[in-house]
Amino acid sequence: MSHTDRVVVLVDMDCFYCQVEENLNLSLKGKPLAVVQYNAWKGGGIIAVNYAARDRGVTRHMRGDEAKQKCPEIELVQVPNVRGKADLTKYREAGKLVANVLQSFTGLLERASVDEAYLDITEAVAQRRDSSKGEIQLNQIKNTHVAASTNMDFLYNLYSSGLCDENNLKLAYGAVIVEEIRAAVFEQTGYTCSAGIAHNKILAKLACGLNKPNKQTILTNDNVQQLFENLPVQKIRSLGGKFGASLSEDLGVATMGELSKVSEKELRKRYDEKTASFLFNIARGIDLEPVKTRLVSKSIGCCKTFPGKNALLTAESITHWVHELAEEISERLQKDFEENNRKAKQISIVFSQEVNGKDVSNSRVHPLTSHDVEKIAQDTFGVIKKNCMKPNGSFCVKYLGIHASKFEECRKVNAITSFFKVGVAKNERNSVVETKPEDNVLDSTVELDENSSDLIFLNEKDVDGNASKDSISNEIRTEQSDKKESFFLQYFENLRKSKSPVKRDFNTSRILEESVEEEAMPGTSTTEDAEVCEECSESIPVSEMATHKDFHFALKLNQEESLNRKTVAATTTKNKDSGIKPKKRKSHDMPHNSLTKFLKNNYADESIGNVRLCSECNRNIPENEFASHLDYHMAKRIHLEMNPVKSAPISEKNAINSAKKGKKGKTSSGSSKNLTAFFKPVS
DNA sequence: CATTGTCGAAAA
DNA sequence: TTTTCGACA
Repeated sequence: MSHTDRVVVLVDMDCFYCQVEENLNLSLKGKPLAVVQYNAWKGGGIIAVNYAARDRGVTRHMRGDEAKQKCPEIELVQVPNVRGKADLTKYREAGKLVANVLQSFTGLLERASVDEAYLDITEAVAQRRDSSKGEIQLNQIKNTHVAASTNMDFLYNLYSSGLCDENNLKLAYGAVIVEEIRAAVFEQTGYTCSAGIAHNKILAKLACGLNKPNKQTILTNDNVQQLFENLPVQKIRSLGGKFGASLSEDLGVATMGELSKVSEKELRKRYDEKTASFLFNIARGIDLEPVKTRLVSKSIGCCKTFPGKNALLTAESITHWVHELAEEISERLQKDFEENNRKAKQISIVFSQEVNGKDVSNSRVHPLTSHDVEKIAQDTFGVIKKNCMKPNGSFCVKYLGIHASKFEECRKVNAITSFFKVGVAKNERNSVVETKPEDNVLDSTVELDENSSDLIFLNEKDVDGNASKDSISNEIRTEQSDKKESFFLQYFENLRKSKSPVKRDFNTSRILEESVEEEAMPGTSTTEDAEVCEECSESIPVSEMATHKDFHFALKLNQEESLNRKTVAATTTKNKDSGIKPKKRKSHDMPHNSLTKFLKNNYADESIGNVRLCSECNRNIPENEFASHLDYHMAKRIHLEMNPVKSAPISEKNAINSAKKGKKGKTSSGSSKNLTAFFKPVS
């Protein structure tokens, strides 16, 4: 086990926010561009600058006005303002998109920020080495640089000099793979990125910054010393701030080369064990920190500053802004729950206030038991009031923040029930928590057919553009499928019309089921009138009866379909035509007789007017169709849950990896567990 | 008045 | 648990 065993990659999107804006408004491409938040004061604060603008001397930390001075033709795009504050949703969504592409190459991926991720591709490199025949050619690393060397020398030393270094060979294969990764990112998202390839995270990060944009850089171990000779210590991650500065000062070292000459003893004298060994190692290019598997953030927060005369002085202004923040965090937590099947158990309320001329900042934690905006807002205000209100009832708050953390995975509920009751399916790709045994237990309302590979929503070319190799062909699509699709369409139509949000139990997330049961109990019914359902004899509120009937309808469809599928499976290989009805469709009163057609009709043409980028499939969707489009993705997830497939929809590479690792994870009856197993750390 | 808004990690 | 630091758009 050596510190050079791993192949670690850092992928960093080029001026990410600018790219996001350019891709949303193609007329911006090629022009100098900066993204600013707010613009009332001196043209707003610049938070991203594209390379055309950098060439003209525009930098971050400038105000919009200064940028205009430097470069009059610069385009300044504003971060959207929602609820009175900058809203970064767009960029988070774009970041997710990228992360999902990266994840298709390895589950051993650690998202470091909205636009950066570390990948450990040691496994993939080993496989590529095994399967590759000849030598790596120059044209396989066209967009690659080698730090402190050249591609020619690098390959020459690998193959022609008799000096072939095992470690460098691994990095070379790493670079070949990263070329592919970056190409995939561009192909699937339209964004360019840069990358660093090295044996550890710190060096990968460093390497990445050496050649930008849209380039990648190998930093071999034997080029570290040369690179470090004149490298300011501040360039090393975690040494860019106060500590790095004090270190430079205290040890009298400006470069990493100088740091490497400081004795271990000297370091231990000045710093604690951990810090000393970190410094000693990194000065030699050694960093043992592993790449962790984390695709989703550990906390979700929002905040706003109120500088100078904007300070909040009254209870009214405080409650106003607390409300705005509570709304945002509630919305984001709810979305996160739907995507990741988890709920935060704690919020921390951060605030700073002016106390006799000085800004003092504090934070307090508070249990989080609901996504309800009012509840969050009231709790938060309570904390602020308690800590910030002066005797005369006034305030002087200059900063407010709410951050949710301590996420816990929610119990999984029966798939079809959860669809109708919660309307949510867990997105397993974003799971980070090891699945508990109970999570895999599905209530047996519907018998799940393990052999099911019928992906109703995944035809030969599904909306994601992925070939769904396991899907049955169109010929054997059943009428049932068509009915079901129509049903889903209708269901979502109804769902949108009846805006009434479903009640959910916050802790179990299966509320609907329980709340319906509760409402069915005599004496506990709400003020609303109820009717007895003919199918199940339960008492159902009138307003929910239509949905409830849909539930029974879908239940039947699913059962019938399950049976049909078995017939199909038994007969298709011999005679495709036997066993099921031809796919002749009756369109009767339904507006569209298949979801595919529906989507084609609605989304195939070029979009006009306002569009939104769908983070799931990276398509520009007309704004007014967006809700419907999201419903489609939800339906697909739900369908996949109801009809688990054996092969997970991820790259073959991962499937092979997983198979190689063997053992547990293969016994699951559903796709969920398999997917979870794929993305566990190698340990 | 003034970068701002988010994240993660670790010290205190 | 609270505060501080470092990072990045």
